[in-house]
Amino acid sequence: MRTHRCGELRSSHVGMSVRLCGWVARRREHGEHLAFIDLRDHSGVVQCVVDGSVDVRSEYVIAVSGVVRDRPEGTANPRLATGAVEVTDCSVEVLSAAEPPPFLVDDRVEVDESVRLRYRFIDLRRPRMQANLRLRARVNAAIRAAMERHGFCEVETPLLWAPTPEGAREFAVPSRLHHGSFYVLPQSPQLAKQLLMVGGLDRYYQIARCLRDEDQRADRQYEFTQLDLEASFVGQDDIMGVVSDAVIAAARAVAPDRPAMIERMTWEQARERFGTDKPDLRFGMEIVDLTAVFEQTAVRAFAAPAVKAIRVPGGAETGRARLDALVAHAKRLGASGLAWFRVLPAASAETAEAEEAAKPSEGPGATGAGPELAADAGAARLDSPLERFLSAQERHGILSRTGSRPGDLVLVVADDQHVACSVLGALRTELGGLGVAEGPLRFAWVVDFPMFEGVDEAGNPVAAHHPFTMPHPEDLEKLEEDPLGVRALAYDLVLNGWELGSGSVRIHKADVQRRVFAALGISEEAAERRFGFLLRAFRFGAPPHAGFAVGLDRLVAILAGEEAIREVIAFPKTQSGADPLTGAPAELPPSTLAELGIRVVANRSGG
RNA sequence: GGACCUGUGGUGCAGCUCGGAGUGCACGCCGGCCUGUCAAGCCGGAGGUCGCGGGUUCAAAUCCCGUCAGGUCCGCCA
Repeated sequence: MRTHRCGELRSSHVGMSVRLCGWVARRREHGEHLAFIDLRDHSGVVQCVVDGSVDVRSEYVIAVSGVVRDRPEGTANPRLATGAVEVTDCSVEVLSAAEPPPFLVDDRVEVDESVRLRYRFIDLRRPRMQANLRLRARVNAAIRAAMERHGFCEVETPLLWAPTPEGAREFAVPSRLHHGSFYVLPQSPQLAKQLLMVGGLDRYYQIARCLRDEDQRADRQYEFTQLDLEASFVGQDDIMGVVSDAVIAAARAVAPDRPAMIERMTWEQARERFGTDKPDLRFGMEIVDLTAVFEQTAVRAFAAPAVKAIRVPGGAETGRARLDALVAHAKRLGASGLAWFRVLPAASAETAEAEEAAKPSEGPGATGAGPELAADAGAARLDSPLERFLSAQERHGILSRTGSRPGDLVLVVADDQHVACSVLGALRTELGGLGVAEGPLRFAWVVDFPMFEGVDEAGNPVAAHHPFTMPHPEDLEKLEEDPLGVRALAYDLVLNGWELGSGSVRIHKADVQRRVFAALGISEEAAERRFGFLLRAFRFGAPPHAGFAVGLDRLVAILAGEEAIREVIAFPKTQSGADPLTGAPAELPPSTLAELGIRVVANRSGG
């Protein structure tokens, strides 16, 4: 039906007779003797020249037969990949007429997302969407190749699974043959892949669809895709090595121009330096500890267990209204307050020399915090409502520990350790954050997550990961007395401030598992009821195993430079879980409900 | 469950503070002209439940209340 793709024609094709198929992207008629048709297929656009007028409209599907030639002198179009050539002497066959599209098939026009989704089949013709989906396919291919290289075996696991009440709300599927009983769609293949390990698969992976009935976000859909993997007779470092290989291979395959690197830090360090367990390492503004500086402070606002700060480079221009808004924002985030210090030059030009001369006597003597203070801090002064309450030592401490220079802004939160860091971490991202397409690809492994996060209403610790996560061997003896101080062999992968995935070493010994269930307040009966099939499997020879899951939608979105994963999913749903294209979710006919043994008792949408 | 933003011809926006005739801009669409354009150009034209419902008012796109939809975020996502 066709000899070439539109976007591939170059000067090397000149002289060839070609037949192309595609959509009419654009049509320019010059009277009855000359017309141009920009013909588009997935590969790109090429200009076709018709001698005479043609009866085609935008988005008609046509076949064009003609001869490739160099464009006449001065008419080449450098903005087009095929812009050096054109197809001439064209005869046009209409394969399919088209109504005028609801919006232009063009990356440059912005269209409301619900309209795009209702006409997703048109939206997908846009180069941006074509590029995103093809990029995604190449990521999948690179990942599969990496996993095969590492000896992993791709296995598919069921979508119709058993209810295993866990963290996320599950989607239920009624059983036609067993009225009143339900399958659920898996939140992840977590339990299945552990069974595969007991089954001796040794190394499993899958590009798996996961389903969670939780509220959606820019980076969350009901259905999403994970690179899911599990391996036997391995430890944390082995898993991290394989996953690192896979994601770096994916990054190199589709974004070779963006430097990609992976580093590793503990959960504790991440919280301390970035105020979050998903740090964005593309920029500095790390959290600085000023607690020691204010140990003896007379400033009541700074009398707190922890005093933390971030330096906003160039932030001294921030106006009062904006600063007030930041303070209010910090309070909304849970801080008792936010102090700001604009860092200004010490003095005007004529007094600079005097400042220079005064420095040595003032600096080290006054602060006792090291000789580097004078050099760093001497040329700056602080502008803040709190400034006059500060001691000289505190002034210097703020400047030197944050490494501030004139023109910067320093934000300080005094609170307990956790609040101070997380509030500053949030402010750091807001004030310094880069766009998703900007900068390098800074992967980070965050290891040594706590085993439990807080306690529930019954006073039982809440598992931070899932209940089969192995406690850190060094903390095993604390499991009973100090559960909240126990670290887990659990690790997250973070990319540019997005959580990409998490994994853990699993418990394969019955006694450890019993102790963890006990710590979680899960009785033996409850454990048997919820995970009985897995526990039974473990009694028949469970290898030590560990695994991981990478959120592919997020990875692809970042690699594609998209803020929302909807842009890298062919048919996503809206935030309320609807699909404007298909009308899902939709009611079922009464006969179907009857067959399923389902009676609808209430209709919240008032139908 | 909650907060905020948005909703105006097919598309994107302005108009809304300070109420006065559906007023405007760009694109698209339809017709005409045009032999080298390329988001072609020029001329003409059609196209509207101002998301929906209620209220205030002599008068509502505009003010108020409610509601629906889309988005962003909090909660939630072991």
